[in-house]
Amino acid sequence: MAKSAAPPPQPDKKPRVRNAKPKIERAALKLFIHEGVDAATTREIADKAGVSEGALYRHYKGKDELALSLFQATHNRLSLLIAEALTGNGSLDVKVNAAVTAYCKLADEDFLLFSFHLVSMNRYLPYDKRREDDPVSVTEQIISGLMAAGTIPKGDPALKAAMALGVVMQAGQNKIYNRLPGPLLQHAPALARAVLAVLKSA
Amino acid sequence: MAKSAAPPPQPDKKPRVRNAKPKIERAALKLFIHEGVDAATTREIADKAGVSEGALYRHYKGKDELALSLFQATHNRLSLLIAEALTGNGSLDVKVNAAVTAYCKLADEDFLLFSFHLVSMNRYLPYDKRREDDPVSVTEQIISGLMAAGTIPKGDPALKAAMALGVVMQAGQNKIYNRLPGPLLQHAPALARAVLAVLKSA
DNA sequence: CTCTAGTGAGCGAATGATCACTTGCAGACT
DNA sequence: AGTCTGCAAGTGATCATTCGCTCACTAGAG
Repeated sequence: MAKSAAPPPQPDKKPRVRNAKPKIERAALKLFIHEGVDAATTREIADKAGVSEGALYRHYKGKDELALSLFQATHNRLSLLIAEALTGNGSLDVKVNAAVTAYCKLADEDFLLFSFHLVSMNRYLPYDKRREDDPVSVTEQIISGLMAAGTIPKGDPALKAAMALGVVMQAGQNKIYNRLPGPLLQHAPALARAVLAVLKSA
Repeated sequence: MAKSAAPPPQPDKKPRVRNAKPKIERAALKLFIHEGVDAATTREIADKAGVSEGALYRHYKGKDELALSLFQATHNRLSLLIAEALTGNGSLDVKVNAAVTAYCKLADEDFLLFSFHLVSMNRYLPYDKRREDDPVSVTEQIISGLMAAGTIPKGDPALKAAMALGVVMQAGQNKIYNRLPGPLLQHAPALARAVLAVLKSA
């Protein structure tokens, strides 16, 4: 039906968007995960966010900084959670359960942010080589300690860390591919048992 | 300074390149791995291969087809190796050792090709969802069989498959990052023990 | 001579980023 | 209360650049 009344000079001025930053971040996450950071264009991100392209540059220096910032949001939090769960003096079983549970909760809490972290490890982890507090190095150091203390069989700490992390990370990947239904947390006990089995394997 | 001598008509004619295809493939692999498929440009690939850009299109329809072809070279071979190692009727220990060893040998045999496969699983695996013979589905089916036969504890086959594959794949990732020195094959026994521990974990 | 395979300048399209302009809230002043 | 004003935030047309790809040409092996 036609517009019944003559429109005033500005009949329906599109209201300016408020709070563009979180909209941009959610849209960017979805596109980064499903197309990759390079393939996702700033225009696509802005469109999906319902925001102008320029708004992105009001909050980030550029697309790369946006992506890196989203990655590090999870990465820094994860380092803290892992270190927190694994240090202190409980039994190994309790610690591993705590670490795996914390990881699963982080994933379920904001699955988009978590997914982006997991699928873009390859891109951003190499930048992280010098840090001592990234999740991989933290795990490796703790495993070294366990080997030295005789809690687990001796061996290459880097290999053990890779295998133990692989158990959990690959489960996360499969959840992203929809091969695992439901929250990741429900698999935490099985994951923890598997990690312990790896750690204790000769 | 000006050119002192008049250049002769063809002072040193650059000889035309022979066998461009393998040169392109090796150059592309290196760039795809270290920059990503999207970030690597056809010009970079041609330069690194010491070949003209047009040569790429003599052998591949485009950059994407080149990348997919390199991925599938490993992917198809891997499906065969895994299925071959895990079917038949030996003990579980023997089968897992065979599969892990085959994987490590494949990696060591052409580490560039292997690395590209591992780092680009995220990009190309989703295209593979319908196939029954991809490594992930093959593993999952075999685990289902083992659970049904009571050889390993019952549980979610998708989760078990993810965890078992994660052990091996994450070790491969760490080798790419140079966290694991030497050939991957030397870690095959430890990897197989860890995979078995995961499979048998309650 | 023929035909395969390599060449590289150049094209159209797409992209990341810019910037002059606009909006509208917050807080100051009357 | 009214209104003035400074400023953080959003807009989108526009720009320079880069990219994947094409194609007319040709070296050179058989």
